[in-house]
Amino acid sequence: MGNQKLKWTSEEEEALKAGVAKYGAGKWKNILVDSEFKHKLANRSNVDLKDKWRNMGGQGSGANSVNSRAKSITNGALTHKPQSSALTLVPIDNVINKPPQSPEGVKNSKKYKEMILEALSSIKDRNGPDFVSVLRFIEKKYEVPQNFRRLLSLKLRKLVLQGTVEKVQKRYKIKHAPLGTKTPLPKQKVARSKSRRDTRCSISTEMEDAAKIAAHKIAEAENKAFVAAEAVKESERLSQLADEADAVLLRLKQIFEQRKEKGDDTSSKIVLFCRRWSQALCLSRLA
DNA sequence: ATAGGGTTACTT
DNA sequence: AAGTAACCCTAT
Repeated sequence: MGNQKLKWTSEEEEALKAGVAKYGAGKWKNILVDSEFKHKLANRSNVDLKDKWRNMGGQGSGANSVNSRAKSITNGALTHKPQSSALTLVPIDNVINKPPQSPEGVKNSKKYKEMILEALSSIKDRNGPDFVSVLRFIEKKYEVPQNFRRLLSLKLRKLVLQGTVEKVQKRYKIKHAPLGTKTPLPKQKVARSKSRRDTRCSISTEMEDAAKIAAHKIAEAENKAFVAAEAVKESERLSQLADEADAVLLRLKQIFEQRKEKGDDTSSKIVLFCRRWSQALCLSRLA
């Protein structure tokens, strides 16, 4: 009720294009106020215009260049632009090296999911994978559409929500926990219960989630001179920074202390375990 | 006001 | 289930 999506009519689209042609992309308010368009776009806000333009892929301006990057080789690759080819991306290297009608090109094209997994598994950054790295990786290897950044971010988000991949941080914007107020706790997502195999490790299965979610935090900790003897202390500090893994870190802390009481000096082993385990999980998911 | 990340609702 | 288009949220 009340929240129906109202689709853009071709008239509105035309008006938007014309508006951008006259004022330039980004001058949404100007377009909206112009008496030439205000009638046709009466139902739309400046934000709507911006969103619509984004969805249209910034077209309308003369040549609808697909990609800005080096693309001197313009063979018959761009002949097909059905509209639903957005699914797969063709490896750019192959296209360049093996010119024309190479069936290999199509053969080597990959789905978004595969590419993302490929990128994530080949990026070995101590700080954990970040969005830009993934973007760059794929851009370098495949032919990507102009609005690929957004497409990737949407896809990546979906995969994260599905639990297919770990959360990928964005290097330029790591939001820390609010330090006090707020408590954005309700981030629970422990609905992972699909795993049952793997009993080889003597560690309890409940540790699976902990290891997986906290793996990156652990790696971070190690970077900051994380020493086994000070594991608990450090984890306490980190728990303030962690925006999602608070509960998990708490659990790890418990495990640490538990082990310590037993005179078991396995703190560092647990750290290692966490890292290996997360790697193993990643690999197993590729199947 | 704009840009861009994120979410929802609809389509295929 | 994956993809797309419309809509929301918010830092700058």
